[in-house]
Amino acid sequence: VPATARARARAEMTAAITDTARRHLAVDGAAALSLRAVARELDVVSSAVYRYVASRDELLTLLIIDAYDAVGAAAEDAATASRRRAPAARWLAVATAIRTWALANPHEYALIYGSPVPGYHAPEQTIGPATRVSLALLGVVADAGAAGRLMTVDARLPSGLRRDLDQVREDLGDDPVGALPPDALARALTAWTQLFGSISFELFGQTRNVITDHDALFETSTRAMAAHIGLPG
Amino acid sequence: VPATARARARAEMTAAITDTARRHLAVDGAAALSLRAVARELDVVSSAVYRYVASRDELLTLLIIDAYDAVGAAAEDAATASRRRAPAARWLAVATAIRTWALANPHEYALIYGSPVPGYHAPEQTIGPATRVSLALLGVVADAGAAGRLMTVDARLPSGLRRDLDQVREDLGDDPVGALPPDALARALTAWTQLFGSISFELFGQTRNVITDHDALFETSTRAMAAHIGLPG
DNA sequence: TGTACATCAGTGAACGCGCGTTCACTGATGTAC
DNA sequence: TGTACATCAGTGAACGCGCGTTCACTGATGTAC
Repeated sequence: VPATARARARAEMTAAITDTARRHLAVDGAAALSLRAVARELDVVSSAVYRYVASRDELLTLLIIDAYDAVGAAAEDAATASRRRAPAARWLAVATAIRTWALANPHEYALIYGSPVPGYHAPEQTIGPATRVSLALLGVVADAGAAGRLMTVDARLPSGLRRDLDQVREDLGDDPVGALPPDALARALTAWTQLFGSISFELFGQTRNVITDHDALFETSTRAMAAHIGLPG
Repeated sequence: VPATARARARAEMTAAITDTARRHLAVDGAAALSLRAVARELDVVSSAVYRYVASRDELLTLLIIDAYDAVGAAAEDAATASRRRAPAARWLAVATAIRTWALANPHEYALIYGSPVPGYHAPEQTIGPATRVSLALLGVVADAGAAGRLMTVDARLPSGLRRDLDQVREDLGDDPVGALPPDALARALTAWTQLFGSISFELFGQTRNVITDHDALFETSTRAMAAHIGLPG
């Protein structure tokens, strides 16, 4: 709760800037995002924006963090809401939540999962928010594993991949995801890339002229990948 | 073979423009591609480029078609070269050829498989070249099917997806790919999105801080998807 | 083989646009005594 | 409660840049007779 009128005004103006920028992003895409256009819409001289945001890049960073947080929250909510359902149904629920968010916010999706914005280099701050989605997805697998409902095959993994996955498990520490066997983690990674691959292809128009019922293809693919991970139900 | 000196000069200049544009694309990305910069590098006044190219969009279209053709040719070559190998090995060979091309030409990959270029709308001409890669991949599956080496499960498909796939089969006419059973086509579509999803994530940095041995992850995922399609070997 | 005309490549100037960022400034808001 | 000073928001002008595209033009190359 901001104490003074000035602090309140500052919070409001900052929010107005990011909101406007987000709306511009939604209409024109990241490459077209301009501080001058934002200032214009807020009826303020362009240099005034610099009181609130250090540069165009910083504004982009704010939007990226927002987007990661939004899709991360959507995924976490779906994971929580589906808590009592079968593992495969949960995977589908979380995947569907991610896709629904992407379809509703295509430019924000493109901002974080599309080609990198030219000339922009993501700072460290974006890493944390970026992992929320992945952890929500992997959490479903970990829950199944903890409940003894994850079929493992114990496939032989290439040693380089094995090392990477061991490192991931170590980094996760106490997180239940860290308790997953490496082969389950590997299969989840495959499913993870499939998930975002299908969303990107749908959104970026790669399936135009081929698929009309994207819902059906998505559900079929996602169920198949849940089975591949070893999730029953 | 161009007859006159003028025609030869025109062909050379046209090639010089697309080559230069391609190089700029490789360095700075599609959004930064500018006719003026191309003209500057060719030591020619900016309006001169308009003798060869109607607009910036047309130049982009040329580059997009080139990129689709390049990756399509790489995929077809791999399919041909692996002609006598086991179906799963062939799928891996074609997938690897696509990934190798993508790693060598990241901006061209982003141009065709990344987020759409803002303000640019792909014309019809790009559809043909775009399908070459997909047909090369599906051709491997079709060859396996024709040789009786494709395990089919005949899974029940949602009716909407079923209709889309029947349409695809019809559109393909005599092409052997059209002879594939719908459930195999559906599984191949899942593998197709997984393939490009993993390449995009690697290229766009989504696996940074997680995966170091991308070769190993790619091979593991791609083999898993080949098995999912039902390709033996 | 030579001439008249048509075609085309490239020039140079211009139009009109937008951008990010800096800087000295005015005037309002907040703080310390 | 009142005053002096510090902080901060927003202004307006400017810098320096780049872009796509048009247009009237010159001079070289090609073509038809």
